[in-house]
Amino acid sequence: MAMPAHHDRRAQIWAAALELFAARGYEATSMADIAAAVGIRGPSLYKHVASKQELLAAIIAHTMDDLLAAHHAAVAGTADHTEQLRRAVDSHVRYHARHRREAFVGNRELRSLVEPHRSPILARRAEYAGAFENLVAAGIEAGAFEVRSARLAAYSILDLGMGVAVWFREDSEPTENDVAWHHTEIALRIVQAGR
Amino acid sequence: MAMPAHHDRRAQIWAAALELFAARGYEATSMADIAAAVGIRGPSLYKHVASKQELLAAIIAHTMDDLLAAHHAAVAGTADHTEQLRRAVDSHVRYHARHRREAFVGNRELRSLVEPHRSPILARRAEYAGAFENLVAAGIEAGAFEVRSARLAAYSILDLGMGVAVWFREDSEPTENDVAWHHTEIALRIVQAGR
DNA sequence: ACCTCCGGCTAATGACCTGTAGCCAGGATT
DNA sequence: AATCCTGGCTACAGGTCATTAGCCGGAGGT
Repeated sequence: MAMPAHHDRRAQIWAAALELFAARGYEATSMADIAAAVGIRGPSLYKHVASKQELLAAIIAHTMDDLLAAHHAAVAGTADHTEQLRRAVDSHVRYHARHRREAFVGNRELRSLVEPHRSPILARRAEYAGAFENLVAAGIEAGAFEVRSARLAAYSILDLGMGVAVWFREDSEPTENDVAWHHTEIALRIVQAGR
Repeated sequence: MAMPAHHDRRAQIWAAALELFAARGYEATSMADIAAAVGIRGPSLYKHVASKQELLAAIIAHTMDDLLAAHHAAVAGTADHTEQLRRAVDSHVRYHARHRREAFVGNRELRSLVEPHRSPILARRAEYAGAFENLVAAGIEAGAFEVRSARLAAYSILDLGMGVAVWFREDSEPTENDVAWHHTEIALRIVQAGR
Protein backbone atom coordinates (compact mmCIF):
# COMPACT_ATOMS: atom_id res chain seq x y z
CA MET A 1 0.00 0.00 0.00
CA ALA A 2 1.50 3.29 -1.09
CA MET A 3 2.00 5.84 1.63
CA PRO A 4 -0.11 8.85 0.77
CA ALA A 5 1.72 12.05 0.07
CA HIS A 6 1.02 15.25 1.95
CA HIS A 7 -1.67 16.40 -0.40
CA ASP A 8 -3.49 13.08 -0.33
CA ARG A 9 -3.64 13.07 3.44
CA ARG A 10 -5.08 16.56 3.44
CA ALA A 11 -7.71 15.46 0.95
CA GLN A 12 -8.50 12.44 3.12
CA ILE A 13 -9.00 14.65 6.14
CA TRP A 14 -11.16 17.00 4.12
CA ALA A 15 -13.35 14.13 2.94
CA ALA A 16 -13.67 12.61 6.40
CA ALA A 17 -14.59 15.97 7.93
CA LEU A 18 -17.18 16.58 5.23
CA GLU A 19 -18.74 13.17 5.81
CA LEU A 20 -18.87 13.59 9.58
CA PHE A 21 -20.03 17.20 9.57
CA ALA A 22 -22.84 16.19 7.23
CA ALA A 23 -23.84 13.15 9.24
CA ARG A 24 -23.56 14.45 12.80
CA GLY A 25 -22.99 18.17 12.53
CA TYR A 26 -19.97 20.30 13.25
CA GLU A 27 -20.53 20.61 16.99
CA ALA A 28 -21.11 16.90 17.43
CA THR A 29 -17.98 15.93 15.53
CA SER A 30 -14.67 15.84 17.39
CA MET A 31 -11.21 16.20 15.91
CA ALA A 32 -10.54 12.71 17.24
CA ASP A 33 -13.48 11.40 15.19
CA ILE A 34 -12.10 12.94 12.03
CA ALA A 35 -8.63 11.63 12.78
CA ALA A 36 -9.95 8.12 13.47
CA ALA A 37 -11.70 8.16 10.10
CA VAL A 38 -8.34 8.57 8.36
CA GLY A 39 -6.52 6.18 10.69
CA ILE A 40 -4.49 8.60 12.83
CA ARG A 41 -4.83 10.25 16.27
CA GLY A 42 -6.48 13.56 16.97
CA PRO A 43 -3.45 15.75 17.58
CA SER A 44 -1.81 14.58 14.36
CA LEU A 45 -4.48 16.45 12.42
CA TYR A 46 -2.76 19.69 13.38
CA LYS A 47 0.15 18.80 11.12
CA HIS A 48 -2.27 19.29 8.24
CA VAL A 49 -4.93 21.77 9.29
CA ALA A 50 -4.80 24.84 11.50
CA SER A 51 -8.01 24.21 13.42
CA LYS A 52 -11.42 22.62 13.28
CA GLN A 53 -12.95 25.98 12.46
CA GLU A 54 -10.61 26.48 9.52
CA LEU A 55 -11.55 23.05 8.21
CA LEU A 56 -15.21 24.01 8.24
CA ALA A 57 -14.52 27.37 6.65
CA ALA A 58 -12.48 25.78 3.88
CA ILE A 59 -15.21 23.26 3.09
CA ILE A 60 -17.94 25.88 2.97
CA ALA A 61 -15.90 28.41 1.00
CA HIS A 62 -14.99 25.81 -1.57
CA THR A 63 -18.63 24.78 -1.87
CA MET A 64 -19.81 28.33 -2.45
CA ASP A 65 -17.14 28.86 -5.09
CA ASP A 66 -18.15 25.71 -6.91
CA LEU A 67 -21.80 26.60 -6.79
CA LEU A 68 -21.24 30.12 -8.09
CA ALA A 69 -18.92 28.91 -10.83
CA ALA A 70 -21.45 26.31 -11.96
CA HIS A 71 -24.17 28.93 -11.98
CA HIS A 72 -22.22 31.36 -14.12
CA ALA A 73 -21.20 28.65 -16.53
CA ALA A 74 -24.79 27.48 -16.84
CA VAL A 75 -26.22 30.91 -17.49
CA ALA A 76 -23.53 32.12 -19.88
CA GLY A 77 -24.65 30.24 -22.98
CA THR A 78 -27.92 31.98 -23.72
CA ALA A 79 -29.75 35.27 -23.35
CA ASP A 80 -33.26 33.86 -23.36
CA HIS A 81 -34.90 34.32 -19.98
CA THR A 82 -36.66 31.00 -19.81
CA GLU A 83 -33.62 29.11 -21.02
CA GLN A 84 -31.37 30.91 -18.56
CA LEU A 85 -33.63 30.04 -15.67
CA ARG A 86 -33.92 26.46 -16.84
CA ARG A 87 -30.16 26.08 -16.95
CA ALA A 88 -29.64 27.85 -13.64
CA VAL A 89 -32.14 25.57 -11.92
CA ASP A 90 -30.67 22.50 -13.57
CA SER A 91 -27.22 23.51 -12.30
CA HIS A 92 -28.58 24.31 -8.86
CA VAL A 93 -30.46 21.07 -8.46
CA ARG A 94 -27.72 18.87 -9.88
CA TYR A 95 -25.16 20.44 -7.58
CA HIS A 96 -27.36 19.79 -4.57
CA ALA A 97 -27.91 16.19 -5.64
CA ARG A 98 -24.34 15.43 -6.68
CA HIS A 99 -22.68 17.20 -3.79
CA ARG A 100 -25.36 16.88 -1.22
CA ARG A 101 -22.97 16.65 1.72
CA GLU A 102 -21.20 19.85 0.71
CA ALA A 103 -24.47 21.66 0.12
CA PHE A 104 -25.89 20.31 3.34
CA VAL A 105 -22.93 21.40 5.42
CA GLY A 106 -22.78 24.72 3.58
CA ASN A 107 -26.29 25.50 4.69
CA ARG A 108 -26.65 23.83 8.04
CA GLU A 109 -23.31 24.59 9.57
CA LEU A 110 -23.09 28.23 8.56
CA ARG A 111 -24.31 28.78 12.10
CA SER A 112 -21.07 27.38 13.50
CA LEU A 113 -18.91 29.57 11.33
CA VAL A 114 -17.52 32.58 13.16
CA GLU A 115 -15.60 35.61 11.97
CA PRO A 116 -13.43 36.22 10.08
CA HIS A 117 -14.68 33.51 7.71
CA ARG A 118 -18.33 34.17 8.27
CA SER A 119 -18.88 37.50 6.51
CA PRO A 120 -17.25 36.74 3.18
CA ILE A 121 -19.18 33.51 2.92
CA LEU A 122 -22.48 35.15 3.76
CA ALA A 123 -21.69 37.69 1.06
CA ARG A 124 -21.18 35.00 -1.55
CA ARG A 125 -24.35 33.31 -0.42
CA ALA A 126 -26.26 36.55 -0.86
CA GLU A 127 -24.66 36.97 -4.28
CA TYR A 128 -25.93 33.57 -5.33
CA ALA A 129 -29.45 34.24 -4.09
CA GLY A 130 -29.37 37.66 -5.73
CA ALA A 131 -28.43 36.13 -9.05
CA PHE A 132 -31.56 34.00 -9.02
CA GLU A 133 -33.72 36.89 -7.97
CA ASN A 134 -32.32 39.02 -10.80
CA LEU A 135 -32.93 36.25 -13.28
CA VAL A 136 -36.56 36.04 -12.24
CA ALA A 137 -36.98 39.81 -12.10
CA ALA A 138 -35.52 40.21 -15.58
CA GLY A 139 -37.89 37.59 -16.91
CA ILE A 140 -40.86 39.36 -15.36
CA GLU A 141 -39.68 42.70 -16.73
CA ALA A 142 -39.43 41.21 -20.21
CA GLY A 143 -42.85 39.61 -19.96
CA ALA A 144 -41.44 36.09 -20.14
CA PHE A 145 -42.52 35.22 -16.60
CA GLU A 146 -45.56 36.03 -14.58
CA VAL A 147 -45.27 35.86 -10.83
CA ARG A 148 -46.15 38.28 -8.07
CA SER A 149 -42.88 38.47 -6.18
CA ALA A 150 -39.51 37.84 -7.81
CA ARG A 151 -37.94 37.49 -4.39
CA LEU A 152 -40.36 34.87 -3.12
CA ALA A 153 -40.19 32.97 -6.38
CA ALA A 154 -36.40 32.95 -6.21
CA TYR A 155 -36.44 31.86 -2.57
CA SER A 156 -38.83 29.06 -3.43
CA ILE A 157 -36.58 27.78 -6.18
CA LEU A 158 -33.50 28.00 -3.99
CA ASP A 159 -35.28 26.20 -1.16
CA LEU A 160 -36.11 23.40 -3.58
CA GLY A 161 -32.40 22.80 -3.94
CA MET A 162 -31.82 22.70 -0.21
CA GLY A 163 -34.60 20.16 0.05
CA VAL A 164 -32.84 17.98 -2.49
CA ALA A 165 -29.64 18.05 -0.44
CA VAL A 166 -31.62 16.81 2.53
CA TRP A 167 -33.46 13.83 1.07
CA PHE A 168 -31.54 12.90 -2.07
CA ARG A 169 -29.81 9.50 -2.02
CA GLU A 170 -27.43 8.30 -4.67
CA ASP A 171 -28.54 4.72 -4.41
CA SER A 172 -32.28 4.94 -4.88
CA GLU A 173 -35.05 6.62 -6.81
CA PRO A 174 -35.53 9.35 -7.78
CA THR A 175 -32.26 9.64 -9.70
CA GLU A 176 -30.33 12.84 -10.28
CA ASN A 177 -31.85 13.10 -13.74
CA ASP A 178 -35.36 12.56 -12.40
CA VAL A 179 -34.93 15.35 -9.89
CA ALA A 180 -33.22 17.73 -12.30
CA TRP A 181 -35.92 17.30 -14.88
CA HIS A 182 -38.75 17.52 -12.41
CA HIS A 183 -37.43 20.51 -10.54
CA THR A 184 -36.60 22.56 -13.60
CA GLU A 185 -40.14 21.92 -14.76
CA ILE A 186 -41.46 22.97 -11.37
CA ALA A 187 -39.35 26.12 -11.36
CA LEU A 188 -40.68 27.14 -14.74
CA ARG A 189 -44.19 26.54 -13.52
CA ILE A 190 -43.50 28.69 -10.48
CA VAL A 191 -42.65 31.68 -12.67
CA GLN A 192 -45.23 30.62 -15.23
CA ALA A 193 -42.78 30.67 -18.10
CA GLY A 194 -43.66 30.17 -21.75
CA ARG A 195 -47.40 29.96 -22.20
CA MET B 1 -43.75 41.28 40.26
CA ALA B 2 -45.58 38.05 40.90
CA MET B 3 -43.46 34.99 41.52
CA PRO B 4 -44.18 32.51 38.74
CA ALA B 5 -45.84 29.27 39.75
CA HIS B 6 -44.36 25.92 38.84
CA HIS B 7 -46.07 25.71 35.51
CA ASP B 8 -45.01 29.20 34.50
CA ARG B 9 -41.39 28.44 35.23
CA ARG B 10 -41.57 25.31 33.11
CA ALA B 11 -43.03 27.35 30.29
CA GLN B 12 -40.27 29.93 30.68
CA ILE B 13 -37.65 27.22 30.42
CA TRP B 14 -39.38 25.73 27.41
CA ALA B 15 -39.43 29.12 25.67
CA ALA B 16 -35.80 29.87 26.49
CA ALA B 17 -34.67 26.46 25.26
CA LEU B 18 -36.65 26.88 22.04
CA GLU B 19 -35.10 30.28 21.42
CA LEU B 20 -31.57 29.08 22.07
CA PHE B 21 -31.89 25.78 20.21
CA ALA B 22 -33.18 27.73 17.21
CA ALA B 23 -30.48 30.38 17.37
CA ARG B 24 -27.40 28.30 18.18
CA GLY B 25 -28.46 24.68 17.87
CA TYR B 26 -28.93 21.99 20.47
CA GLU B 27 -25.29 20.96 20.75
CA ALA B 28 -24.08 24.52 21.06
CA THR B 29 -26.55 25.38 23.81
CA SER B 30 -25.67 24.52 27.40
CA MET B 31 -28.05 23.96 30.26
CA ALA B 32 -26.37 26.91 31.93
CA ASP B 33 -27.29 29.10 28.94
CA ILE B 34 -30.93 28.09 29.20
CA ALA B 35 -30.92 28.63 32.95
CA ALA B 36 -29.32 32.05 32.58
CA ALA B 37 -32.06 33.04 30.13
CA VAL B 38 -34.67 32.47 32.85
CA GLY B 39 -32.53 33.96 35.63
CA ILE B 40 -31.45 30.86 37.53
CA ARG B 41 -28.39 28.57 37.67
CA GLY B 42 -27.85 25.48 35.55
CA PRO B 43 -28.46 22.76 38.12
CA SER B 44 -31.77 24.32 39.17
CA LEU B 45 -33.19 23.39 35.80
CA TYR B 46 -33.28 19.77 36.93
CA LYS B 47 -36.04 20.61 39.38
CA HIS B 48 -38.23 21.19 36.33
CA VAL B 49 -36.97 19.00 33.51
CA ALA B 50 -35.41 15.56 33.51
CA SER B 51 -32.64 16.25 31.01
CA LYS B 52 -31.60 18.38 28.09
CA GLN B 53 -32.54 15.58 25.73
CA GLU B 54 -36.05 15.36 27.18
CA LEU B 55 -36.45 19.10 26.71
CA LEU B 56 -35.60 18.76 23.03
CA ALA B 57 -37.87 15.76 22.62
CA ALA B 58 -40.78 17.57 24.25
CA ILE B 59 -40.36 20.60 22.01
CA ILE B 60 -40.19 18.55 18.83
CA ALA B 61 -43.03 16.22 19.77
CA HIS B 62 -45.28 19.13 20.60
CA THR B 63 -44.42 20.78 17.31
CA MET B 64 -45.26 17.69 15.29
CA ASP B 65 -48.57 17.31 17.08
CA ASP B 66 -49.48 20.92 16.38
CA LEU B 67 -48.53 20.63 12.75
CA LEU B 68 -50.52 17.44 12.22
CA ALA B 69 -53.55 18.82 14.04
CA ALA B 70 -53.48 21.98 11.94
CA HIS B 71 -53.21 19.91 8.78
CA HIS B 72 -56.19 17.71 9.62
CA ALA B 73 -58.30 20.68 10.62
CA ALA B 74 -57.41 22.46 7.38
CA VAL B 75 -58.23 19.54 5.13
CA ALA B 76 -61.42 18.45 6.88
CA GLY B 77 -63.75 21.11 5.51
CA THR B 78 -63.85 20.15 1.84
CA ALA B 79 -63.54 17.21 -0.51
CA ASP B 80 -62.39 19.17 -3.55
CA HIS B 81 -58.81 18.25 -4.41
CA THR B 82 -57.62 21.70 -5.33
CA GLU B 83 -59.26 23.28 -2.32
CA GLN B 84 -57.84 20.63 0.00
CA LEU B 85 -54.35 21.21 -1.29
CA ARG B 86 -54.77 24.96 -1.07
CA ARG B 87 -55.83 24.73 2.55
CA ALA B 88 -53.14 22.21 3.44
CA VAL B 89 -50.44 24.45 1.98
CA ASP B 90 -51.88 27.51 3.64
CA SER B 91 -51.80 25.71 6.99
CA HIS B 92 -48.30 24.39 6.34
CA VAL B 93 -46.86 27.74 5.35
CA ARG B 94 -48.59 29.70 8.08
CA TYR B 95 -47.35 27.28 10.71
CA HIS B 96 -43.79 27.62 9.46
CA ALA B 97 -44.06 31.40 9.47
CA ARG B 98 -45.87 31.76 12.76
CA HIS B 99 -43.86 29.16 14.64
CA ARG B 100 -40.66 29.36 12.74
CA ARG B 101 -38.47 28.53 15.74
CA GLU B 102 -40.44 25.38 16.51
CA ALA B 103 -40.44 24.30 12.87
CA PHE B 104 -36.77 25.12 12.56
CA VAL B 105 -35.77 23.14 15.62
CA GLY B 106 -38.13 20.33 14.64
CA ASN B 107 -36.26 19.90 11.39
CA ARG B 108 -32.71 20.83 12.17
CA GLU B 109 -32.28 19.21 15.54
CA LEU B 110 -33.91 15.91 14.73
CA ARG B 111 -30.33 14.80 14.28
CA SER B 112 -29.64 15.30 17.97
CA LEU B 113 -32.66 13.33 19.06
CA VAL B 114 -31.82 9.80 20.16
CA GLU B 115 -33.98 6.84 21.06
CA PRO B 116 -36.46 6.31 22.56
CA HIS B 117 -37.90 9.63 21.40
CA ARG B 118 -36.50 9.48 17.92
CA SER B 119 -38.59 6.75 16.29
CA PRO B 120 -42.06 7.96 17.24
CA ILE B 121 -41.22 11.42 16.02
CA LEU B 122 -39.81 10.20 12.73
CA ALA B 123 -43.02 8.23 12.31
CA ARG B 124 -45.16 11.30 12.77
CA ARG B 125 -42.96 13.20 10.38
CA ALA B 126 -43.41 10.49 7.76
CA GLU B 127 -47.13 10.57 8.39
CA TYR B 128 -47.22 14.29 7.66
CA ALA B 129 -45.21 13.95 4.47
CA GLY B 130 -47.36 11.00 3.44
CA ALA B 131 -50.51 13.05 3.89
CA PHE B 132 -49.25 15.61 1.37
CA GLU B 133 -48.17 12.96 -1.05
CA ASN B 134 -51.59 11.29 -0.84
CA LEU B 135 -53.30 14.61 -1.41
CA VAL B 136 -51.31 15.17 -4.56
CA ALA B 137 -51.69 11.59 -5.73
CA ALA B 138 -55.46 11.72 -5.25
CA GLY B 139 -55.64 14.93 -7.25
CA ILE B 140 -53.65 13.38 -10.09
CA GLU B 141 -55.83 10.27 -10.01
CA ALA B 142 -58.96 12.41 -10.25
CA GLY B 143 -57.52 14.46 -13.09
CA ALA B 144 -57.48 17.66 -11.05
CA PHE B 145 -53.67 17.92 -11.06
CA GLU B 146 -51.08 17.19 -13.67
CA VAL B 147 -47.56 16.49 -12.47
CA ARG B 148 -45.11 13.70 -13.17
CA SER B 149 -44.25 12.57 -9.67
CA ALA B 150 -46.60 12.96 -6.72
CA ARG B 151 -43.72 12.32 -4.36
CA LEU B 152 -41.43 14.96 -5.81
CA ALA B 153 -44.26 17.47 -5.99
CA ALA B 154 -45.12 16.80 -2.34
CA TYR B 155 -41.48 17.07 -1.29
CA SER B 156 -41.17 20.35 -3.16
CA ILE B 157 -44.17 21.79 -1.40
CA LEU B 158 -42.97 20.60 2.00
CA ASP B 159 -39.50 22.03 1.36
CA LEU B 160 -41.11 25.38 0.60
CA GLY B 161 -42.35 25.40 4.18
CA MET B 162 -38.95 24.60 5.62
CA GLY B 163 -37.53 27.44 3.59
CA VAL B 164 -40.04 29.81 5.13
CA ALA B 165 -38.97 28.76 8.64
CA VAL B 166 -35.41 29.64 7.71
CA TRP B 167 -35.80 33.12 6.27
CA PHE B 168 -39.14 34.38 7.56
CA ARG B 169 -38.97 37.36 9.95
CA GLU B 170 -41.95 38.68 11.85
CA ASP B 171 -40.79 42.26 11.63
CA SER B 172 -40.27 42.77 7.93
CA GLU B 173 -41.66 42.05 4.48
CA PRO B 174 -42.89 39.71 3.24
CA THR B 175 -45.64 39.31 5.83
CA GLU B 176 -47.23 36.03 6.82
CA ASN B 177 -50.16 36.80 4.52
CA ASP B 178 -47.85 37.59 1.63
CA VAL B 179 -46.05 34.29 2.00
CA ALA B 180 -49.20 32.25 2.56
CA TRP B 181 -50.84 33.67 -0.52
CA HIS B 182 -47.76 33.38 -2.68
CA HIS B 183 -46.84 29.88 -1.63
CA THR B 184 -50.33 28.43 -2.01
CA GLU B 185 -50.36 29.91 -5.49
CA ILE B 186 -46.96 28.36 -6.19
CA ALA B 187 -48.04 24.98 -4.86
CA LEU B 188 -51.08 24.97 -7.14
CA ARG B 189 -48.85 25.85 -10.07
CA ILE B 190 -46.52 23.01 -9.16
CA VAL B 191 -49.32 20.48 -9.50
CA GLN B 192 -50.88 22.48 -12.33
CA ALA B 193 -54.26 22.65 -10.68
CA GLY B 194 -57.43 23.97 -12.29
CA ARG B 195 -56.84 24.93 -15.88
C1' DA C 1 27.50 8.84 7.01
C1' DC C 2 25.09 12.85 8.50
C1' DC C 3 21.39 15.92 8.79
C1' DT C 4 16.88 17.75 8.22
C1' DC C 5 12.34 17.68 8.31
C1' DC C 6 7.90 15.39 7.86
C1' DG C 7 4.27 13.32 10.05
C1' DG C 8 3.24 10.34 13.31
C1' DC C 9 2.76 9.62 18.64
C1' DT C 10 1.79 10.35 23.93
C1' DA C 11 1.10 13.48 27.63
C1' DA C 12 -0.82 17.30 29.37
C1' DT C 13 -3.44 21.72 29.80
C1' DG C 14 -7.33 24.27 30.55
C1' DA C 15 -11.89 24.93 29.53
C1' DC C 16 -16.49 23.21 29.55
C1' DC C 17 -20.59 20.40 30.16
C1' DT C 18 -24.23 17.34 32.03
C1' DG C 19 -26.04 15.68 35.80
C1' DT C 20 -25.99 14.54 41.08
C1' DA C 21 -25.64 15.50 46.15
C1' DG C 22 -26.84 17.81 49.62
C1' DC C 23 -27.76 22.30 51.91
C1' DC C 24 -31.12 25.93 52.97
C1' DA C 25 -34.84 29.68 52.99
C1' DG C 26 -39.30 30.39 53.12
C1' DG C 27 -44.09 29.43 52.05
C1' DA C 28 -47.81 26.10 52.79
C1' DT C 29 -49.96 22.66 55.51
C1' DT C 30 -51.43 20.65 59.51
C1' DA D 1 -45.86 26.08 66.44
C1' DA D 2 -43.98 22.38 64.09
C1' DT D 3 -43.36 20.10 59.85
C1' DC D 4 -43.02 19.40 54.99
C1' DC D 5 -42.22 20.56 50.35
C1' DT D 6 -40.70 23.50 46.59
C1' DG D 7 -37.26 25.45 44.12
C1' DG D 8 -33.38 27.82 44.63
C1' DC D 9 -28.15 27.40 45.59
C1' DT D 10 -22.98 25.66 45.77
C1' DA D 11 -19.77 21.94 45.28
C1' DC D 12 -18.41 18.31 42.80
C1' DA D 13 -17.93 14.03 40.05
C1' DG D 14 -16.85 12.29 35.79
C1' DG D 15 -16.35 13.18 31.16
C1' DT D 16 -15.10 15.23 26.71
C1' DC D 17 -12.91 18.46 23.79
C1' DA D 18 -9.56 21.51 21.13
C1' DT D 19 -5.20 22.51 21.09
C1' DT D 20 -0.12 22.65 22.51
C1' DA D 21 4.42 20.62 23.77
C1' DG D 22 7.72 17.81 22.95
C1' DC D 23 9.48 13.24 21.51
C1' DC D 24 10.90 10.09 17.78
C1' DG D 25 11.38 6.99 13.63
C1' DG D 26 12.56 7.04 9.26
C1' DA D 27 12.83 8.86 4.40
C1' DG D 28 15.50 11.80 1.28
C1' DG D 29 18.95 14.82 0.24
C1' DT D 30 23.87 16.13 0.67
